[in-house]
Amino acid sequence: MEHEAAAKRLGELGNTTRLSIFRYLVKVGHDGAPVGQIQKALGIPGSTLSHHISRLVSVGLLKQIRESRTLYCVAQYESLT
Amino acid sequence: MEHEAAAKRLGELGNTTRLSIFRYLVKVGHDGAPVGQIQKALGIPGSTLSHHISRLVSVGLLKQIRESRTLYCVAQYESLT
DNA sequence: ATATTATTTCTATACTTCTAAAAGTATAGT
DNA sequence: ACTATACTTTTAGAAGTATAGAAATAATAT
Repeated sequence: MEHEAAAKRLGELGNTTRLSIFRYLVKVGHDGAPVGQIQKALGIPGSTLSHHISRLVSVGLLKQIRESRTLYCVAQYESLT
Repeated sequence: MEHEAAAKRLGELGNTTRLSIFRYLVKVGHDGAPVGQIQKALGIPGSTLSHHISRLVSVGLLKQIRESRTLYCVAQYESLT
């Protein structure tokens, strides 16, 4: 089950848009950034962004924390190690 | 051009079959293995294997060296670093 | 209650990838 | 030239992915 999981994580990062999102969040640091901020920073339409974020979350590369209306996304850097 | 290339390499490893091939070749070491040996070791039909190998080669994860009829595949481990 | 902000889900279109059989190409031995 | 071996290309159906607009939902403020 290790192999499959590793392949999935690598695969998700194989999309330029998702790699941009992940990189941005790594750069931003451990407090993460709201979806809206990522959207502005990278210029990705909301629906598209949401789709990619949910894929990154599904393989454990991102974690999300809600703070009232705002959803913070935090890169789970460790999951690559 | 760095970002795109990195994404491509990661993406190609995001397929379980390809990750198996790459891992097998890393294990085998720097002399690599012929296509036919990979085929037997992993039980992948020739046409399918050839398809995956060509994708790995296209992003620089594998190198091929022909020795008469036999094509040796060698993992380019460094290209991940 | 209503409006506003933040984000997701639905839907559709366009495109890519996976798989493997069948046909093709390349190299070498006889 | 003929045959065998090693591998690739073509082809096509099935499955998956990307993109983005529109509608929906969630949380809060007024």
